[in-house]
Amino acid sequence: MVNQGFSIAVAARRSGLSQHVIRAWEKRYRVITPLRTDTHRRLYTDEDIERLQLLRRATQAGHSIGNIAGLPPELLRPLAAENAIAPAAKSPDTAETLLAAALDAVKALDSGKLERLLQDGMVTLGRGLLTLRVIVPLIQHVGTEWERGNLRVAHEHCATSVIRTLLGTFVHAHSQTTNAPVLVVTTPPGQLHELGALIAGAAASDRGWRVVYLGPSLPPEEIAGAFHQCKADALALSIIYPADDPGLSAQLRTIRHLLPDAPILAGGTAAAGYTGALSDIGATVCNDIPSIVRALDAVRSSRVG
Amino acid sequence: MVNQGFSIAVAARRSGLSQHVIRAWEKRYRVITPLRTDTHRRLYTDEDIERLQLLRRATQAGHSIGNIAGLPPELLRPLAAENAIAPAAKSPDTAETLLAAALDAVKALDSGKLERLLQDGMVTLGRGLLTLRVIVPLIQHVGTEWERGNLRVAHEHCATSVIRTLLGTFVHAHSQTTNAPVLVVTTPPGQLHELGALIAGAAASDRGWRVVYLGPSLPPEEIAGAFHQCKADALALSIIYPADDPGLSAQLRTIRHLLPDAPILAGGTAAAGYTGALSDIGATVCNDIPSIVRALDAVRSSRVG
DNA sequence: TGAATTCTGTCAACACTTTGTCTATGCATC
DNA sequence: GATGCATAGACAAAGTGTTGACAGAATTCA
Repeated sequence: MVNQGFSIAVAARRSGLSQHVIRAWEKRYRVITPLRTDTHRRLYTDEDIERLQLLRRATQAGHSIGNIAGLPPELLRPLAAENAIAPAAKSPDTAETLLAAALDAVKALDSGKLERLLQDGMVTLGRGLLTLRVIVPLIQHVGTEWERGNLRVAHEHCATSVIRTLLGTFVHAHSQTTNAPVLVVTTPPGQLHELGALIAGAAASDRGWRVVYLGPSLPPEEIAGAFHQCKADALALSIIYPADDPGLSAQLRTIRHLLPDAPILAGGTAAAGYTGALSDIGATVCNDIPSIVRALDAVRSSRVG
Repeated sequence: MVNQGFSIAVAARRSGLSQHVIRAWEKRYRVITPLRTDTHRRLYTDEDIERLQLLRRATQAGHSIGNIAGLPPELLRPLAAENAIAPAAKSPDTAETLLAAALDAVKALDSGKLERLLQDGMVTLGRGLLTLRVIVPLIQHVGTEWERGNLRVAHEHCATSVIRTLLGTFVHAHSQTTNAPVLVVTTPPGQLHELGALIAGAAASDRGWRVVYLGPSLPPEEIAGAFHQCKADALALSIIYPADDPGLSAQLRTIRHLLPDAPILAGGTAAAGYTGALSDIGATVCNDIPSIVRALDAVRSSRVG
């Protein structure tokens, strides 16, 4: 991919470093030597920016820049990945300010700004933390503010659509391994809210699953058909609203009937309203992202072959 | 050979740049050298205007005009299509083969592959062509195949969700210009399909509009409230299914009542079912993307200030 | 252990570049 | 004559590069 190069401002924004730091690292450690324009302006390629990102994560994981500055990307990558395991102490501050800014954007109906904020947050926090500390709280905040009458339906719609897009990009963001387990993600009929399903799909993708995302409100026969066609290893259902659909329990039992042996994960704020049916069909109820991850790991480790 | 060309006013409107900027770019970077009339007036061809569009998009993707001004279109296109994270380039596909491959991916319920195919297509074709030649036909194909019973609901859901995500990334892909006109995009109550609205939003964003996307099925009061809060210049409504909602005509009239002066664009396959109400409220009916663009240009050029 | 040194992020100042926008004047078009 | 376009010049705001410096933290050394 031919690339003419980005300014230091873009490099800073995309890598999560300040311009100061980028220049200092260049001068002191020759971290990178960007091309220059005729007038001495730095021009960064995508690879440069990725390298800066890796270096930032590695330093955040505790490595000193002086020691790792010269490392090639393939050695840098594992160091940077350590950060994903140990939750950074830095996150509360940035996450909270980001959340506040995002809420302001929602109130202003500024979907473009909201999207930019969340994109930036993805650089600083990473997908996982952003979802956990910003996106999920944002959804909740918007929901409660809406119930209190402080926000209108339009604001909720605005926020939902931006988050929908962002989460959608998470679901297939990871290159799949050849032998990855397959997870079918959807919501039962009548469940129109898909954000929970997308979060589950993103988490599964993050854990190395191949995710087949089928959107909201899918009939049992369709779910079963898709499950079989994909030779899926598990099924994830999100149940958010309504919490008292009398037909839903029957639908859940139908799903189980059609898929007698499939591991079923059920999550969402309204899952508690259907505990009877869910325990009947032997579904694993997940109330948060970590429990989803645990359930996925359990399924994978018990997988035959 | 007719030597017809477009005036700088047309070029400005169609490219989303101001006349000042076009002249400045020409003078400073020789971005283009339009033909002239006998009396020195600039005459722009379609290719010129497309080039200006590409340059505008590329600059808004973070590249500085000074660096990319001399690039040929084939190098410019990928820069303009940037903003998405997945690079993963493959052999360049024509729209037709890409469409066929996408359909296969849908049939195989391989949402990951579908997403990758469309991402690649974005690099080779650019956003506009991808939408026109691949995404819209794909939606139509999936729809007809579904009606014929060759595809199941699950396949349709799968395709829709991937397309939903991709189109969502288009809507705010261009950071707005300072004085950009504002378009509110949504669908009337009961209209749950949002793909048409997203396409309209993407087209508007591509034309330099600031888009406030509010998702599907929004009540008239909410639409009006959002319109006022955003100080919007126009409203776009997508009407796809159902085509015979008796209440929808009344809803449309309510919208007009609440927004007496707002330019309203209406589009979607089912818009024909409500021609009465739509002409009553003085909405501009758009049946395809070019007509949307024309309507947007008309609103913009008639805008006060 | 305590002091010196190094490491590292941050900042300020100043000059220069980039870029969008604007004004003034004259010609062209209708 | 009103409006639109062309040219030239100018301007201001934002962005950038370089140098040099400073302070807290980590490390080393006496």
